[in-house]
Amino acid sequence: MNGVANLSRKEQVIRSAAELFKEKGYAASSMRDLAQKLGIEAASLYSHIKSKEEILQTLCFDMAAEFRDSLDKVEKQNVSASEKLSMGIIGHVNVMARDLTASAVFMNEHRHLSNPHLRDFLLLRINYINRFKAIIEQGVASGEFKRNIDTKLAVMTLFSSLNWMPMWYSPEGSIEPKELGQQLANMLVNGLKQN
Amino acid sequence: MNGVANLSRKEQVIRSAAELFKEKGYAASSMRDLAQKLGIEAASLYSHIKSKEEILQTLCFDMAAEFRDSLDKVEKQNVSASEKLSMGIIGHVNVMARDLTASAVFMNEHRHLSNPHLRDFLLLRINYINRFKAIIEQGVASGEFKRNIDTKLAVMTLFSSLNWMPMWYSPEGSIEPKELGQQLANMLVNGLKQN
DNA sequence: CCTACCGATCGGTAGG
DNA sequence: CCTACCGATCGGTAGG
Repeated sequence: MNGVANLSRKEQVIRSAAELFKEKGYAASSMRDLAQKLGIEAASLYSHIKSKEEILQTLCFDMAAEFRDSLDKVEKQNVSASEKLSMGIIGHVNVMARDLTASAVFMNEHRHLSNPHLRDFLLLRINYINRFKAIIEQGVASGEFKRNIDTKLAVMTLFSSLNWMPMWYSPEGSIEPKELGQQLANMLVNGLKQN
Repeated sequence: MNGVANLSRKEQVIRSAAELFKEKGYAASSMRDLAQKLGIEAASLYSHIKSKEEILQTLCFDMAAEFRDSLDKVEKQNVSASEKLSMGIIGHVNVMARDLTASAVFMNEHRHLSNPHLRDFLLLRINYINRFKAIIEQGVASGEFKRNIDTKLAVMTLFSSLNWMPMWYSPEGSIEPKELGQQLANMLVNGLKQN
C-alpha cells in the first residue's frame, strides 16, 4: 500500500536480479537464488514482481529507452558525421557506464524474452543500429568517410564493441567513460595506422 | 561397438546440440529438446554422450583449438604487423565461417562450463587475445601503428567484432569469409575517414 | 513477508 | 535405442 516503500523494494529486487542474471544467465538463475540474495523466501518475491520475466522486461526495455534517448539528443546536433558518430558513441558508453550490470543483461539475456516482448525489443534494437548506420552513410555521402567502406560491417563492428564493453570495462580503472568513447570513436574513424 | 557408426552418431548429437544451444542457450535447452530434434528418447542420448556438459565442453574446446591453430600459422609468417593482423583476422573469420553454429556457442555459452573446465577455457581465451594484442604492440613498437593508441581497447574492439559475427554474418550473402576478414582488418587499420 | 504446497520439468540411471 | 523411473528443482499460488 505504501507506494514509495514498495517501489524502493521492487528496485532492490530488480537490481539484485540484474546482478544474478549477469553472473549466471537468466535461464540458470532461479527465483530461490534471487530470494537468497535478498534474505527472503522465494514466494515473497511475488509481492513485488509479477513474474521472473517481468524483471527481465524491465531491465531490457529501460536500458533500450536510455540508449534511444541518448541518440535522440545527438541527432539534433548540427555537426559533421564523424562528430555525430563520436557523440553517439560517447553517449552510448555513458549510458552503459551508469549501469554496467543492466547493460550486460540487456545485451546477453534479451533473447529469453517471450513474444511479443522479444519482437518489440528486436525492433527497438534494429532501429537503434540503423540510426548509427545512417550517420555513417551521411559521412560517406558527404565525402567525409571513404566511399568504398562496407557500412553494415562498420556499424556491426561498432555495435559489437559497444556491446562487449560491459564484459571488460571497469569504471574504477584509469579511463573514464567519455575518454573511452572518444578513443573508440577515434580508432574507428582514423584507424590504427600511423599517418 | 562399431566405432565409426558410434562416432558418426555422436557427431550428429553434438551438431544438433550446437544448433539448440545457439538458439535457446545452454541452460534453457533440455536433453528432451535435443532428443526430439534427433527423433529419439532423452535417455537414449546417454549411449552417445556422458552428460549435457560434455557436449558443451566438446564444442568449446574444439573451437578454441581451431582458433589457436589458425593463429599459430600466422605467427610463423615473416611479415609486417598490419599484415599479420590482417592474416590473423582472416584466419579467425575462416574458422568461424566453417561452423558458425559452434562459433556462436563458443562465444555465448562457455560460461556454463563447470570448473576446472571453465578456468581452462578462459585461460585459452585470454592467451588468444594476448597474442593478438602482441601483434598490435609490435606494430606500435615498429612505428607502423600510432604511438598513442590504447592497445587494450583496440584488441577488445577487434575481439568483440569477431565474436559478434556469428550473430549477423551469413556466408550465403554476397561477401566471402576472406573478403570479410580483409575488410574488417582494413577498417581497423585505416579507419573510416577519407585520407 | 512467511509456511505449505502444486504440477511440471529437469538431468540422469537401471535394465533390457 | 527403449520403457520405466528417480530425486531434485523449477516458477508460481493460496492463504495468512
